[in-house]
Amino acid sequence: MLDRALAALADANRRDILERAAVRPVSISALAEPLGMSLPGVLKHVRVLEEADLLVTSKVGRVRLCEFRPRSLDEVAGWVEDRRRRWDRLLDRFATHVADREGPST
Amino acid sequence: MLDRALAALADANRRDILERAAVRPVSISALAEPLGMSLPGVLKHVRVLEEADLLVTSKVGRVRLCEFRPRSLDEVAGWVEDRRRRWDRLLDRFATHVADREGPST
DNA sequence: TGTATACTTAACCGTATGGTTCATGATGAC
DNA sequence: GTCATCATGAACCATACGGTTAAGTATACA
Repeated sequence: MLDRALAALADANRRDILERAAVRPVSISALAEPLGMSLPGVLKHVRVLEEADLLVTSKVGRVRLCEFRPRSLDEVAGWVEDRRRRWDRLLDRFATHVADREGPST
Repeated sequence: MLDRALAALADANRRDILERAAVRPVSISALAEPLGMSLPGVLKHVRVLEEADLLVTSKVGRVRLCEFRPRSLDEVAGWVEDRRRRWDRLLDRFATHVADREGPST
């Protein structure tokens, strides 16, 4: 799922779709307009975001509404923060190591 | 840069490379071994990570050492956290809106 | 009933991606 | 100097991606 979420986010158009779908439910054509893209093009992006669990859609009459779903974003945030913390710990350990080599009073 | 960082991270092999390069500087062949991948294959991934500013490499004798570089990860974390915060604010505003409609004492 | 709207599917196209092999270059060890 | 090692470059391959057009389906509305 991480793979899909990250890949889905690695596209400015899809990030834009997400941002607007986060404000309120949006139709496919409403999403298409500011992107200057065909409807099928937008639909493909929407499918990708759905697969990545970043978007849910539902058909209401003849229009499909797209809403942001934050769960997968949490997963991405979790992974990134994990690595940042681990990195910080490594830096600390390295600093300690250097301090040890240099002696306790330097 | 965000595009490149996210795309670079959207691959399990590249994430693995990053994790190991974060512990200590690693050579191309050391990276290749556990991946069961050819050297040129690994090199391509390393180039991608470099372009995304997630890795720095340097030639020492005949071996190329790869080290993790956390700056781009910070950028990703920043973007994700931004959206999560914005989403939370939207939820709050929605809750307030509902409360208002339902009346002050419900 | 007929027509316009909103989406969907299918087919296609160019380019990028993830991988390979094979040949070459550069460095280190004896 | 020779030989092994580590990395690189070039060419190639299959598949995925981001987009299109054209045709079809489903719903709303007069």
